[in-house]
Amino acid sequence: MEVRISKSERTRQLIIEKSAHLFNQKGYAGTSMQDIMVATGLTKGGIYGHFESKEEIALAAFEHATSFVTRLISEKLAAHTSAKSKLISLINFYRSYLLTPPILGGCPVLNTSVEADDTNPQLHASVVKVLNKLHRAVANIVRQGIEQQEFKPSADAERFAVLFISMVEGGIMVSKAYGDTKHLNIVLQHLEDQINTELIV
Amino acid sequence: MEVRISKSERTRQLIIEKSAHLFNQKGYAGTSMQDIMVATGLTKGGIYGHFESKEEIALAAFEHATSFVTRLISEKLAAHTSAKSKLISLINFYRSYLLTPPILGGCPVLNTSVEADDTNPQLHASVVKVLNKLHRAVANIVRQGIEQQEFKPSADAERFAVLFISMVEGGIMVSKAYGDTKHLNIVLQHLEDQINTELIV
DNA sequence: CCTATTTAAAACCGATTGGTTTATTTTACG
DNA sequence: CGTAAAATAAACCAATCGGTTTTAAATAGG
Repeated sequence: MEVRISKSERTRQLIIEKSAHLFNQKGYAGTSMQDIMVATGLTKGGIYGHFESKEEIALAAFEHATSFVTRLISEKLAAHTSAKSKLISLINFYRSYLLTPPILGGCPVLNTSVEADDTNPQLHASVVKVLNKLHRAVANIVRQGIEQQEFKPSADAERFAVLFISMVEGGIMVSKAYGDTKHLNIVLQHLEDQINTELIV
Repeated sequence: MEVRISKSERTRQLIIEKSAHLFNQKGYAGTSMQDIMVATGLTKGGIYGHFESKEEIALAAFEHATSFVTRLISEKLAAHTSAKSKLISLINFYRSYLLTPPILGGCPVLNTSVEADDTNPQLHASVVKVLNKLHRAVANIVRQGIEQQEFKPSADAERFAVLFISMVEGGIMVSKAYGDTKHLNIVLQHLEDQINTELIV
């Protein structure tokens, strides 16, 4: 009773992976079924055998994109024990984010959030879920640092998490607009300074 | 020979203003000519008498949205003389940004940047122009503060401008996603703290 | 190997897309 | 007031949209 990956499941994954790049670059409204057909090499009938609608593809693609990125992050973080080195490792992850983007088109959370929050409740709900997960992850590292007496007891984990996410997303947006990692690097350096001045005992 | 605003010019402005809200909420690809027809009460023929294409409308609408916002900011800044109060005034402007948005749908620079940077070179170019303008404005205030010996001579105007823009845009994105100004306010408070610790002599 | 089932291609659907043309109304001005 | 010009409505265009159905090909299990 081995878990054989069926042809169907592989085709489904192909659709999801190809679509993730398309949606992240061109947006939900800007990506047509024709685009997905070309990218996958399938016809419409083949695609709609695996998904009910374009929206279902977009939801699966967004979930794929974010879970792929969060898995990369988890692996990186697992290699560190101290709270500071975890945060530094997270910052370094974003340093290479735009040069070697895991999903083409920048940050899926940023892109999808901006497009979906006024137009697509389902996608918007998925975005909030991921933001919550990211927020909790950063706040937990800070709390761990406080417990290990690595960080000041007065450190505000929730506040730092909000600053972290906002700065990273803002930095990505500006750097992406300029096509230059300079701006994101300035923001990430500031974040690193903040760890040393505001968190470290 | 008075500068009478012709009927044509008023209709053109109506199209631009209504479209600015639509594009900012639904995006370029997500806004159809039908949407613009309904919002303006005009038929397609009426609209295409004033614009060559949907893209031309989008460009005019983006320019309208950003020049409207920058005009609001300029008026606010003009009321202050010291560099610090100018920066604080700018921060306070963004405090009320999401509660009473000048253009529905959040920040036009953020929204347009995210959608256009991979898909629409013309819109993307407009975004970069506005970002440059904003960057120069902030950096100039900091430089003025240094000259007036209000800020430390060691203050890095360019770096502060990058941090300012990234944080504000990131804060807007996160707060918009959550439908709560809390996150933006945390970021803006941090920015205010930065002025006191990093800039002020 | 053969057959039941899964998978995908191809043709098709009505609706909508951005854009044009033509005819009519409205406006501005001498 | 009358007329030329500007502005708009309405009908129309081919192309494309997301989605369905029908039919053929590939696959897997006995």
